[in-house]
Amino acid sequence: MNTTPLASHESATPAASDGEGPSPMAATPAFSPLYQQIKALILQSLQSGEWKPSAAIPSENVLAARYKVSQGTVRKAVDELAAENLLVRRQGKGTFVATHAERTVQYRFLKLLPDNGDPKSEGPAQRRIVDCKRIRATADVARALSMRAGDPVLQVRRILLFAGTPTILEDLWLPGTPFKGLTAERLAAYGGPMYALFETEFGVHMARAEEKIRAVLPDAEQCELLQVKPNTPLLSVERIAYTYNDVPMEMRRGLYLTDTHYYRNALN
Amino acid sequence: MNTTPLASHESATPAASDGEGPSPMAATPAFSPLYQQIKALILQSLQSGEWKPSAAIPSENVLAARYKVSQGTVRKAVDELAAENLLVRRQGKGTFVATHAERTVQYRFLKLLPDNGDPKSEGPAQRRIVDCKRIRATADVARALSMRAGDPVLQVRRILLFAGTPTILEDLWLPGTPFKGLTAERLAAYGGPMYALFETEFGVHMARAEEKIRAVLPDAEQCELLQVKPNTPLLSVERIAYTYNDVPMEMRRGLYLTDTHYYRNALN
DNA sequence: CAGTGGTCTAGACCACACT
DNA sequence: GTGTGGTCTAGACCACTGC
Repeated sequence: MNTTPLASHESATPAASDGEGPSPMAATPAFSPLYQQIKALILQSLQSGEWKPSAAIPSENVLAARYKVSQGTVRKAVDELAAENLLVRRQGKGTFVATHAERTVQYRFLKLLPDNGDPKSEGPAQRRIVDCKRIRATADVARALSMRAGDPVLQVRRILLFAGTPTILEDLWLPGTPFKGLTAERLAAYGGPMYALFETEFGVHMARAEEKIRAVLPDAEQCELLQVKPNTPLLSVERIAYTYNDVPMEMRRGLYLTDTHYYRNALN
Repeated sequence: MNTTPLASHESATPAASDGEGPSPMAATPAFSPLYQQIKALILQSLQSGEWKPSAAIPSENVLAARYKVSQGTVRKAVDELAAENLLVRRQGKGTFVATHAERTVQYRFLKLLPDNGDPKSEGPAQRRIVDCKRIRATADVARALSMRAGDPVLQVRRILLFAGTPTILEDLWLPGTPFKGLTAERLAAYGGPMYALFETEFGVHMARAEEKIRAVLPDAEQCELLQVKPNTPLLSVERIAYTYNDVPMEMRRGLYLTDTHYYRNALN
């Protein structure tokens, strides 16, 4: 009742295990609790698109029957996925696949807030697509996206304005293949977070991301785009975003003007 | 079996309600699960110093008996506290009160990493206390610490050096009363994180914090202390740290040199 | 009302650490 | 071996949603 993905606990050897036995070579016994295996199976269904963002997944009892485990075990698996913001539980209604398209959690990954702390106070951001073209990956972009230098990528440049003032200048790079067909027009036409468009149009959900933050000075071009004087210190926010299966699917570099905004972070 | 803090659940008409019934006036019934109440009780014991940082708390079974609930309910309460990094579970050994003095998690709240990503590669930070004096709280410090302007506070200024180069210039303010007796000498003499000293010497544990990050340029004095040229962009990191009961106990402002380091943040 | 997630219990057994 | 946390089960009941 170990290692084997879904070894049963009551019935006799159910998950038949086609040649997937606990190899005696394994240095680590690699004990994996049942609920972790269930979690992996759920993750797989998310990744495969069986359950799409904003849709409901089967109820806990149904999943318990499907995986041949108790409801409590499914619950623990779902609990963890909900804690990671991949699923959203709603009492009385069901469990839903998290999406970037929700009105309530718009810009889930954007931590820049106005000085008063209330993003609603300045209304929705204005967005301007400056550029969108297919190029070949430079070395650093290729490394970030686990591609080879020279592979086709999409490069997008855009500006976000809050309360009418340009505040964020962003360059982002997407792997060419999964995002085939993405154009400046489609980006400009879409109302709502870019990540929401990725979900509906390309079946790519950004599950988590990592950011590296530095303080920098803008070059002449950046000054003009952001309409700031030279020597205006800016936040450089470099992000790599990952899908369910932890494949990097976007590299992004933002320049944030922090005169009237700040980057918020909670430490636990 | 509601509202009442520890109403029994097995005896007849559990929430006996000694005049504490679900008042019909109440706009919200304010249903609070048992495990949340247990969590609050544990939190109270942490806050009161009954269980000190790095010490073990009673076993789950003992707590279950003490609070007259099942072990599973205690478990859920402890699970949440462990998720918040207030407790640390160690299988086979027990559950321990989290501390800032651990070798493994030193500088839990410091998110600045060297470019190579490995903090161990540059060895332990060098620390220099520049200044430590008692002053009267300015308006902004008072607001951050929920005090009145003019109340006594301790102001500390220090520099952190990584691999010999000054990288962080920090000013921090502490409420005068809880930190009575703190001097530059004691700070300088102590090896280990400042927050660890706060725990052992003043019984103050920083449970969580919030940071506001901006890009700024240093003034002349800051340039000299950090040994950088004017117009070097720096990260301004403003932190407010809170104790168990969410009382703000420190305000801190750091200037980070991000030439060879970056501020790391994970988004979920 | 039925169906969903949320809470609580009680008991069994496993994995790990110390002695 | 004993005691600790960790997993899993089965069943009961509560709270919320929507038909």
